Amino acid sequence: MCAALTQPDLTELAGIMTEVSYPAGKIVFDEGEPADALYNITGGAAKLYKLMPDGRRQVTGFLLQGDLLGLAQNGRHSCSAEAIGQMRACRDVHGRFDALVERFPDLRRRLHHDAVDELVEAQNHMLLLGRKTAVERVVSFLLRLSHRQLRHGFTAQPVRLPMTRADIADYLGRTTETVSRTITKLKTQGVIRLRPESEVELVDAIRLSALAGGEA
Amino acid sequence: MCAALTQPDLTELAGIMTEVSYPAGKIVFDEGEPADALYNITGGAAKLYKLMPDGRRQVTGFLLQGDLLGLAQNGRHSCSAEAIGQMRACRDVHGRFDALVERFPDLRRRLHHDAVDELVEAQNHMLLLGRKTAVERVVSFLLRLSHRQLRHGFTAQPVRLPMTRADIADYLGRTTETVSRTITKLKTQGVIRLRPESEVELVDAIRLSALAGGEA
DNA sequence: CGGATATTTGACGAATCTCAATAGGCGTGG
DNA sequence: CCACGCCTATTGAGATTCGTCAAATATCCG
Repeated sequence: MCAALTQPDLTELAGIMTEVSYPAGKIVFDEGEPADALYNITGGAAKLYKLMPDGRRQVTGFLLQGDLLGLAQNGRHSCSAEAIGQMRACRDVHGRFDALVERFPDLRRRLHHDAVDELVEAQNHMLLLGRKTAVERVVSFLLRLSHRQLRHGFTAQPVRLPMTRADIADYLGRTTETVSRTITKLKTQGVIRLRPESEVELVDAIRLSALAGGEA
Repeated sequence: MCAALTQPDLTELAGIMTEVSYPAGKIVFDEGEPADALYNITGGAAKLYKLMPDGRRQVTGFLLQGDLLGLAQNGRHSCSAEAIGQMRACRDVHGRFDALVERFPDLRRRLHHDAVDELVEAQNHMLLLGRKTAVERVVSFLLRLSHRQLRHGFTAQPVRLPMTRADIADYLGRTTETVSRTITKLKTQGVIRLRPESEVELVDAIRLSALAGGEA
């Protein structure tokens, strides 16, 4: 987050942020709660999701190291957030952040830029959820994670999957069974390979690109 | 858009914006094009959508009077935009807008606020696309349009549908046939009524709320 | 009034979901 | 170090929703 700020700003920011840690499965906040803090993930991962009254769930995104958590509208969280694996983050203390944004316009620029990025991602995901087949969904997901690893300075291979099949299924809008069957099919076709510790090897990137329905 | 600005800003803005008009079906811009302008819709409507190479389409949103059109990432449009009905808009002339944003921080605030609103809408729509049944999708859609009419200062009833069934279907992630059948079913159950000029009457708001899967 | 377009309806098939059972991983304690 | 138990993942069989293809209406506009 601090990349958008200059030195004196950073000093002030340091006094406002606190290092926090959440165990796997810990709920960071729930949809509808007042949004009184902003988090900058420094380790582990988290998922954002929405629930229906009967329990159906849609995961709207996964957040990895470096992502901002806590973007809100009208001071209320629009999604719930839960830690995946051990999650660490920088958190600002109650209520201070708004004031800081007022003082440092560059911070607003950063927040705006991030919001637009998230929006573009959301649009791509709407295309996936509304129009793609099960195979296209799973392959698109793997390719996106691979690209994301690259952007964050890691290798494109192997793709790490810190989340469960149920999380993936609720992200892709299919059931865990369908996701599992689809992964098996891709494995059988030889375009991916499963490795220990929930890692996936992308064997045939070209064929995968085609299987994704022509995109990322 | 001008609500966020003070008087001297407005004067400068007036010199930069031009009134433009598009006939129904006219493509305002395509995904991937350089984003060199920002539009403020003053009449008619538009749809945003993404296409897959084989022609499958996902409508990511409908824009009505007062909405901003042209939010972009890295200077490229992330969706295509097409006019629905006769569309009018205020458009800034090439390249000037960025400079204006730099000069007037309040404008960035407005853009950021709008982006966050769109993001929240996108999250709700992901839940719809990923987890709702055909009936829930259609009813949610009608209720959202009704609320939107209220927010924009119109009556909640009857709901106006300026877009085609194909547009609705591509927005809801189902086929036109499924949308049509679903509407017929709702009509038969007596919870909605179709009127001339693509207007829909919401007869039983309480039952509709339940049919939407418990939400807006 | 008439052609074109949009919408509705019907019959059938396919993709996916549901329910149920089996297999695999991983951590803990003996 | 290995066995047990729990949780996750995989696999199977049948049910269901929705999509596809095709045809019949309805609606819009000139």
